[in-house]
This record gives sequence, C-alpha cells and structure tokens, in this order.
Amino acid sequence: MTIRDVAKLAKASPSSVSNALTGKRPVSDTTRRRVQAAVKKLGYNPNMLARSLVNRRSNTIGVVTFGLEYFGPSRTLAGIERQADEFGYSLLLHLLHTSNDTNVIAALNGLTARRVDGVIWAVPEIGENHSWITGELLRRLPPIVFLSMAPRPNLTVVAIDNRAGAAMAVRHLVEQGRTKIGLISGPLEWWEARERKAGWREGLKSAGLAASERLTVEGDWSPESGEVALRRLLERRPDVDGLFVANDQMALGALRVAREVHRRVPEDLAIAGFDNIPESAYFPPSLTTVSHPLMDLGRIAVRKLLTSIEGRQDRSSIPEVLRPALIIRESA
Amino acid sequence: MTIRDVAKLAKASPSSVSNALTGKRPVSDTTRRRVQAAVKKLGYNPNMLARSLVNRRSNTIGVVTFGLEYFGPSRTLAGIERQADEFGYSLLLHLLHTSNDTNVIAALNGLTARRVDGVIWAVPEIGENHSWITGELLRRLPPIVFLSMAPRPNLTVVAIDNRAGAAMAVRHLVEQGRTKIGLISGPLEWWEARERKAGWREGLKSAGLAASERLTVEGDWSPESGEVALRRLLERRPDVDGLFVANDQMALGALRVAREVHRRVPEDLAIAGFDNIPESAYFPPSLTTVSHPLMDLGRIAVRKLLTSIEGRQDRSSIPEVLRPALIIRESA
DNA sequence: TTGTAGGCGTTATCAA
DNA sequence: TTGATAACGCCTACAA
Repeated sequence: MTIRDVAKLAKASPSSVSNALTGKRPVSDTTRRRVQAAVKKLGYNPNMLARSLVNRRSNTIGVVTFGLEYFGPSRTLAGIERQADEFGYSLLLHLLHTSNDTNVIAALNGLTARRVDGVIWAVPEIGENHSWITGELLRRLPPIVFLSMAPRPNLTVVAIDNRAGAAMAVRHLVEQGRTKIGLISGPLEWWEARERKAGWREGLKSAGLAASERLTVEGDWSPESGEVALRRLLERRPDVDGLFVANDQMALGALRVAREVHRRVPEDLAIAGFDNIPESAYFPPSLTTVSHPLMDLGRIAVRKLLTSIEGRQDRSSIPEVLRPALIIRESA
Repeated sequence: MTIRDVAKLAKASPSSVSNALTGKRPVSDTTRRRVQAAVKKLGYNPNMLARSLVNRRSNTIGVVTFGLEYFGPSRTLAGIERQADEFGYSLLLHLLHTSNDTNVIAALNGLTARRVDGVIWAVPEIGENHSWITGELLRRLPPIVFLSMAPRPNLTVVAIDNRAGAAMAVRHLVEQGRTKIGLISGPLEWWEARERKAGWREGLKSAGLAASERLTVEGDWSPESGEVALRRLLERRPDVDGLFVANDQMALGALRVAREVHRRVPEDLAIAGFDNIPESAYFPPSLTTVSHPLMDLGRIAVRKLLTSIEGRQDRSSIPEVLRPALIIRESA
C-alpha cells in the first residue's frame, strides 16, 4: 500500500497525492477529493520512515530515563508524552539501568541511529554518570534538554528547585517552634539529594539556627532506610524536635519509628517530607510535604526542546527552574 | 555521514561496507578491518530509517498504555523496555488519556505509520474501550499482544490472575477465623476490578460463606475512595470482621477509617490489599496484600510478541496467565 | 569476495 | 496546477 497505489486509483501523480496529503503545495479541489477518496478506500497510511528519510525529520523525540518504576520519573515521562503528542511528536523510549558510559553511548547511538529530532535526558545525576556531557559525544547529538541536574553552561537544563523546596519545609518547621531540626537526606551521590540537603542548611541558617552534621543521616530513598536513619539519629541526638526527610517514602519509614519509640508526631517530633506522593495524604499522621510539578517538568522539557528543534524564538519565556510548593498537613 | 563516505575512506564498495557491518555476507578480513577503521574514524552511525525502509523491519515495538503515573502501568512498562532492549528492539511509546475510539485509531495509526514490527496493548479494559478489537482495524495491524484484559479467541492475551489472587487473600482472612468479610472493589467498569470481585466471591464460596452484595462497596482505586467506602460499609454492616480491598491505595484509606472509628487492625478488622506497592510494608499496620509480577508481565508480553514477529515456534512454553502471591504482614 | 544497478516509499525540483 | 525525475541512505540481486 504505497503512494503510487493511491495515485493510480485517484488518477493522479504520486507528487500530487503527496501534495494533497501534506498540503505543502496547492492542489486543485477535484484532485484533492479524488485523492481523499482513494486514501479512504485503500486504507492508505503514509510510511513515516520513508517520509523521514527524505525530510530529514522524524518527528520523534528520544527520551532516556531511569528508575521508571518510581513516582518521579514516571510522572515526568507522562508529562513529556502528553506535550510531545500535542505537538505531533512520537516518543522513542530508552531506560538506563546502570549508568556506566558503555550503556550511555549505546543508548544515545540507538536514538541517533533512528534519527530522533531531539533528546530529553531525564536521568538523575548520580556520581560521575554525567561526565560524558563534556566529551565529544555531545557534539554528535541533536538538540538535547537535560532534566534534574546541576546547571551547566551552554546546556539547556530544566529542574525543580529542590533547594528552595527543602528550605520552605525547614522554615515551616522553624515557624512551628522547632529548634533542633534533623535531616534524613537521600544518597549524597545524587545531585538532588545534595540540593535538598543544602536547602535544609539554608532554612536553618536563615532562622539563625546551626546546621550541625550530627543532625543529618543519609538514606537511600527507601522506607527501610528512613527507618534505620531515624533510629540512628535518635541515638545521636535524642533532643531533635523537628525532622526534614528528603522524600516521602523515607518519611513513611521515619513515621513508623516515631510510633515505635512513642514520639508523638507532630507534638514531640514534627516531620516534613518531599515529593507529595499520593499516599502521603493518608499516612498517619498525614504528611506535610513539598509538592513539585513533575508533569510540568516533562511538558516544559518538551517545549524547550521544540524551540531548539524548530528554531523558534520564544525560549526566554519558558522557565528553567520550577518552584515547588509546601503542602501543610498533620505531621508538621 | 553515509555508507558511501565510509566506503570511500575504506576503499571498498558500499555493499562491502554493508556486509561488513551487518555480517549478512562474508567479507575478507582485510576489508573488514579497513571498514571498521573508517567507521570509527568517521563516527559513522547507520541510518536505521533507511535500513528499516528496505528491510521492511523497524526493530521497533509500539506500546500503548494508560495511567503511566500509577504503579502498575509504569512497572509493566519497565519490564517491557528491559526485555525489548535485550532483544535489540526499541520502544515507541504512546499514552492514552481518554480511550474513545478516535484516540485509539489515531494512536494505532501513528504506530503503524512508523512501521512498528508489533504492538503491545497495555490499556486496562474499561467499559467498552476494547470494542475496536472486533472491528477491521485489527486486521491492518502488525502482531499484537494484549495485556490485562479478558481472554478473547484468536488473540494473544497475557494477564495476571486477578481472580486467583483475590481468592487467596480472602481464604487467608477465612483462615484467620473471619466470617463476615467485606469487599472494597475497584470501579466495576474495569475488567480487573470485576475479576478481583469474582475472586472475593470465590474465596468466600469455597469456605462455605455467603457473598452478600451488602458486604461490597465500589471505590475508584484512590485512597479517598477507600476511606469513603469503608465508612459506608461500616454503616451498613457494622459486624464485618474481615475486609478485602482491591488495591493497596484504597486499603490505606480504609486503614485510616479503622483507626478513626477505633477498630483495631487486625484484631477487630483484618484487612488485605492487592498490589504490594512499596509503601504497603510500612503502613501502620503493615499491609497483608497480593503481590503480582508486573515486570514479568511486561517481559512476557515482549517475548510473546517476538515469537509472533520472528515466527518462532516456542509459543506454548510461555505462560499467558501469571499467578500472584500472598504477602502476609500485620494487617491480617 | 567484490562492485554495480535497482529499488524500498516518500518528497523536492523543475519543466510543462 | 501537474507530472517526470532524482534524490534520501541503505540493502539485495546479480554480475564480475
């Protein structure tokens, strides 16, 4: 089923059919109608591969992401897909499991081989896993937008303001009269974990409180680790009266410990989380947390990318740093 | 950067380069080496669009899914991606938001236009949203595997055994001495919700207990709806001593109500959920629930599809119904 | 084992 | 406004 079949049935030339279908050049009304009829009758579906080959545009965006089974990445991907779909772009999806260089190169080669028009790099920055950015690999890539990593000169990065979010949570704890505010951080290899920790520090400093390292414990984002972390913290600093936990899952673990050791939340220990996962409103007690616009993150990434691809001018009007919001509930 | 550039540099013909790269025809060692050197030097990346055009194979699988922001679909997608990647296939992702026919047709046309070699339909069966399957649209599609829908003759369907899982949970409640076991179901428009309800009924019947409709309330999968549902159920049947909730999120809402009305869990009211979301092990009390292999579901779907695409013979060895497992914790 | 010619399905160019 | 022709980048036949 090719354009020639349609042309034959519509008694027109392939180019006229093409023009009738794409609207790139004018076509008489009569031929257009005959073409449309033929298309319908044959159930003709243009071959995008061939079209892309000659147009040198695939109308496809490559997305590389990580940890899709978790809340953040999957929501972001949903945002990316919707926005891309609205602009008529398809998504080529690649998941990274481990992020060593070999896999990175393979992933990007797979996408460029399929001639994606742009790439969205939605892999969290962990350790040195973004070092390839400085290499010459980047030069052979189409336009690319990075998500959730430290800003770098000459690169388009869209990110949540983790630091501001964490600071908001901590300031709220301070306003509740807490003065010894601990931190359960994410793994500090993660840029986002470091940012949230910096926000905790910032929040304390702005209130004139000391940000002692002895008030911090590092977790791995899992509820288990939140549990372990709070236990350790309570041993070291039994006097903590406030706690900022870098994600809601760890906060859930922490809540369990608080219950076990009979610290009332929020009376004895006020707790704030980060992420606003759907469950957090139903924790006992419901969790005060930082909500961030993950879908918007995805949508904005796509818009940024398309301004690059299609060479539009309105880049400046799209924000690159998204502010989270504090959701106040029972736990603080 | 085309195959001709490589050929020129390697002092060979384009076809020799092609053969050296694909290994489809023998090539002398010396030319292979020269080709490899040239490829490396030029950073040549074969154009898959062109290759697909002539091969009539894109090595791409189209995935249509729904509700990606939720636990189940995103895990399944992760399984699909990994298995596809291991077999050298890329993924073209399309999300359905509403599932009316127009969108379905557009989604499938988009995939076939890009000449995907097969399709995985991972959209839950809700109301009449699968009616297109009986139409002639299906005939114009490449091999397709359906996930999580009612079995249909002549179609490949891979699904979790929701019914067996629910029955396991209910039988466990019975073993704990519960005789008045309620149900908070998902929206009964969903096939999976109906299956879980049927499993509840089955579990009761096999224990010689009556499955009264007055013991059931319909929710919408959300924690809120679980809350509302249990309240309503307790009004109607204050004597319930056991409860099967069709997903963990609603179970979380139910736990909150139980706490509020001072029903101890599990002593006064034993509760079992379904899904085994990561948080459920940390609910207070930790939730007894049904765990199902969502990643495997995705992997198996891909394997099924590839046997279809590549015409292999071992179809029979791959299961089409996956059995869940009961995870026993504090709540029951 | 190597090279040449032709075609995969589409669009751009150019002449009519 | 239309149609023939030549690409897009690759692979398969076929000939050498």
